[in-house]
Amino acid sequence: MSAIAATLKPRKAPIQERSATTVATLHAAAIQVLIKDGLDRCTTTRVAERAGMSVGSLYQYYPNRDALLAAVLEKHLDAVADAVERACHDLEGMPLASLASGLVIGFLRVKLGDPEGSKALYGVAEGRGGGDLAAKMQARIVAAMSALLASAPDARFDDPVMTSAVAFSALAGPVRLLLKGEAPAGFQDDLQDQLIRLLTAYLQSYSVGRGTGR
Amino acid sequence: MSAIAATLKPRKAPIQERSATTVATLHAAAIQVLIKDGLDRCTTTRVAERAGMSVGSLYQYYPNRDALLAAVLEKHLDAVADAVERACHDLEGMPLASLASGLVIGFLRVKLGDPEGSKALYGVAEGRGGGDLAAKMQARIVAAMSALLASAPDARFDDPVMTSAVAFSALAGPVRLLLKGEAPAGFQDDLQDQLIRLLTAYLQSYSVGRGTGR
Amino acid sequence: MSAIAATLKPRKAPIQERSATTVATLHAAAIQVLIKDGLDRCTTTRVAERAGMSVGSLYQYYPNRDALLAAVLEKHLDAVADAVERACHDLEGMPLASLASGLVIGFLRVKLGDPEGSKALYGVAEGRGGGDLAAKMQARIVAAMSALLASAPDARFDDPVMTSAVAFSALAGPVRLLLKGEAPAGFQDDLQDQLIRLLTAYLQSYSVGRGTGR
Amino acid sequence: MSAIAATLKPRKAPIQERSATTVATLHAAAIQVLIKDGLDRCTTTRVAERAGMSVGSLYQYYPNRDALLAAVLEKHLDAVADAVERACHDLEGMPLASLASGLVIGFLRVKLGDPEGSKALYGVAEGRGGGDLAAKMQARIVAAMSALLASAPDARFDDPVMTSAVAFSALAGPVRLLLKGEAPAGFQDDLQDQLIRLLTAYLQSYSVGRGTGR
DNA sequence: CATGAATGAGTCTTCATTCAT
DNA sequence: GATGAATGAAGACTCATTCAT
Repeated sequence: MSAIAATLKPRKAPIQERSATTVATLHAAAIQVLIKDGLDRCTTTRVAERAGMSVGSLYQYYPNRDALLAAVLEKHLDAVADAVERACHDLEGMPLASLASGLVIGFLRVKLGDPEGSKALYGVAEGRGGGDLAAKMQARIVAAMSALLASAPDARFDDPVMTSAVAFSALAGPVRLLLKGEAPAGFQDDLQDQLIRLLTAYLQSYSVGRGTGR
Repeated sequence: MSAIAATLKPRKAPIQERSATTVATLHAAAIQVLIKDGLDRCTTTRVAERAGMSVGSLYQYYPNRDALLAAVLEKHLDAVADAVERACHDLEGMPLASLASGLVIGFLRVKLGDPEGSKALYGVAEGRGGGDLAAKMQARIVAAMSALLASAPDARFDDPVMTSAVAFSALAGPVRLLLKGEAPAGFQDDLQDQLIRLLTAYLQSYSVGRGTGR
Repeated sequence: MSAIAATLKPRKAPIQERSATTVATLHAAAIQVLIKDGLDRCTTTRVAERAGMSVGSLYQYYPNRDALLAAVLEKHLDAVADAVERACHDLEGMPLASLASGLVIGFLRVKLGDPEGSKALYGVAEGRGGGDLAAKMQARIVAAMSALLASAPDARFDDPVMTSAVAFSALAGPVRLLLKGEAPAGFQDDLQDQLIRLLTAYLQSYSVGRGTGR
Repeated sequence: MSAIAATLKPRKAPIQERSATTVATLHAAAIQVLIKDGLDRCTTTRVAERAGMSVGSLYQYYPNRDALLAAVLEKHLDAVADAVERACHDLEGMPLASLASGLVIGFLRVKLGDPEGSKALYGVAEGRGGGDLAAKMQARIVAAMSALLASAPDARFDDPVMTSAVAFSALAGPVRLLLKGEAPAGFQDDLQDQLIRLLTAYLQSYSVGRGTGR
C-alpha cells in the first residue's frame, strides 16, 4: 500500500449502528451524485446534501474527498472480487467448460447488476488511489482463479497466475466497453455467450491432450 | 458528433509551419505533464509552461483545456486505429491463426510503443469527450476487423461486428492491466503469446468444420 | 423577467441575521468600491476585501458579480421608486402646482441623499440586467404618477402614462447631469426650483380651461 | 481636459486620405460591434476584424482601446452638438414657441437618426473619459442655447445658462428612456409632441409679461 | 456531535498590447 | 506600414476543508 493510501482510510471504523448507517447513506449518495453529475461535479457538499447531512458530518467519517471516493470504489471492487471468489469456490473441480460459463455468469451478474454505478466508478478508478484498489481486487481474483484452474481435472496450466490475469482482464475489457456505452448496437444481447465462448476457447487451449498450445 | 464535442475542436487549423510546431509542442507538453503530474494537475498553465509558452498561446490553438486534452487523446486513438487498420489490410485473406498473431502484434506495438503516454491517456479517456473519441476509434477498428474476418478463408462469422468488438476489447483489457501497473509480475513477458493464444482460440471457435459454436 | 435575469438573483435569501448583515456589508462595500475605483475595477475580490471577507463568502450570497451589482442597483432603484410612490400617495387629490413641487422634492431627496452612490450606480445601470431593473422602476413610478395625475382636480390628462413617463424622465435628465458632474457651476443651487418650474409648466399645460394644449 | 484625457487622443491626425478612410472604417466597425456584442465584448481584435484589418493597424491609429471608444463617442457627441448649434443659429431671434419646436426637432433628428448607435454609446459614455466628453458637449450646447434664449424677443432669462442646461438635459432624459428601451409602449409616437410641449411650457414660464416665475 | 458559513488557494479564461516578420 | 502570434496580468469562480456555534 502506498504512503498516500494510508490517508485514504476512513477516519473511524463504523462500530456503532448509526455510523454504519451513515456510511452506507454516504456511499449511496456518492454513487448517485457520481451517476447524475459526474466525477468532477461530485463535490463533498453535493454528496452530503444528497445524503441529507452536512458537509461537516461527511468529514466526520472521511478525512477527505478522495477517501470517500476510494471507499465507494473499494466497496464495489470488493463486491466484484467476492462474487468471483464465490464462483471460483463453487466451481472447484469442475471441467473447463463449466468454469468458463460459471465465471462469466458470476462476473456479469455483479457488473451488470448496477450498470450505472459500475460505469460511474470507472472514472473514480482512474484517480488517485484507484490503481491500488484495482490492483488489490485483481490480486484477489487472480489468486482465486489460479487455484480454480489448478483444480481443473481436464487441463494443465503451467502459469495459472498469468492465465488468470489474462482471462479476467479479457473479460473485463468487453464489459467496460458495454458499460461505457461505446459498444455497437446489440452488443449486450450476445455478450454473455461470446464471453463464455472466449473464455472457454482460451482455457481449453490448455486442455489435457491438446499439447501446450503453443 | 454531440453538441459539446463541437466546442472541443481546435481553434485554428495548424496550417502554417509555426502553428504546426506550436501544436506539436503543446501535445508533447500535455502528455509529459499528464505523465508527471496526473490528469488533475494537468492545468493549462502547467502545460503552457512545459511547452515553453504562455497560457495565452495555448488558448490561441484550443478553446479550452478539454479541447487540448481531447486533441491529444484523439491523436493517440487515431494512431491505434490506424495501426489496427493497417494490420487488417495486410492480413487480408490470411488464415485465422495469422490474423490473430498479426493483430495482436500490431496492437501491442502501438500501445506499448509509448507505454507512459498510453497509460496517462486512460484517465483522459474517462473525462468529457473521451467516450465519444473512444467510441469513434472502436467503430473504425471494428469495421476494419469485421471486413478482415469476413475475408478469412477458414472460418465463417455470422456476426463479425460482434466478434470484432469482443475480440478487440478482450485484447484491450489485459493491455490496460499492464499499462496501469495492476498486473502481476512477469505479466509483460508472456503477454503477447497469451493474447495470441486468446485471440486464436476465440476466432478458431468459428472455424469451418467446427460448427457454429453456439 | 428575462432568462438571464434569473441568474442574477441572490443565491440565498438573507433570512438569518448573520446573512442579513453579510449581505448589507457586501452592498455597502460594493458601493464604496464603485465610488472609489469605478465599475471596471469593482471586482469581486475587491468588494470582498472591502467588506472584510473572502471572495468565497461573496459567492455564497451571489452567484456572480453581475448578480451582486444588480442587487445593489435594485436596492437603489427600489428606494427611488418607493420614495416617488410615497410622494404620489401623499399628494393624492392636490392641485397641479403642489404635485409638481411635491414630486420634485421627493425625487431630489432620494437621489441627492447619497449623491456619490447614486452617481456610481449610473454605470451599473448600463450593464447587463441594468435595463430590466430600470424599466421595472420606471413602470412602478409611471403607474403611481399616472394615478396621481388622474386624481388632480384641476387638470385632465388624456394619456397619463405618457405624461408621467415624460415628466419623470425629464426630471431624471438634469439630475443625472448634476450627479455625473457634467453640469455648469452653480447648477445644484437652482436645480430644485428649476425642476419645479419645469414640471409645473408641463403639467399645467394640461390645466382645465386651457385646451388640450396641442 | 483631464490628464488622462490626453492619452485618449488619436495617435496621428488623419491627414492622408487613407488614414481618413481607415479611421472612418474603424469608427463604423466599433459601432457595429458595440451594437452587436455590447461594450464588454467590444474588443480591439473584434473591431479590427470587423473593419477588415489587423489589431496592429488599429493601434496605428489609436494608442489604446479607450482612445478608440472615446473617439467614436466624441464623434457622436460632436454631431449632436453640431446639430443643436445649427438649430440654435437658425432659430436666432424667433419667438419661444418656435425655439422649442425647432430645438426638439433638431435634437430628435440626430439622436433618433441612428437609434442603435446612439443607444450603444450610452454605455461608452459611462466609462473612462466619457464624462469629460459629455461635459464638453454639454458646454457647447448650453453656450449655443444660452445665446439663443438671450435673443428671444418674447422672454427674459435671468440665468440662461441654467435654463439651457436644465432644458437640454430635460429633453435628453426621455430620449434616453426611449433609446434604452425602457419606455412604455407607444412612447415614441408621441415623444416629439410631448417634448415640444414640455420645452415650450418651461421656456414660456419666462415669458415677458408673466413675471419672473420664481 | 452536527451544522454550514467562511475561507482562500488554485483554475480557467480573456483580452489589451507589443513586436518580429 | 501591415500583420497576427505571443504575452501575461488580471479577473471570475469553485470547492475541499475548517471551526465557531
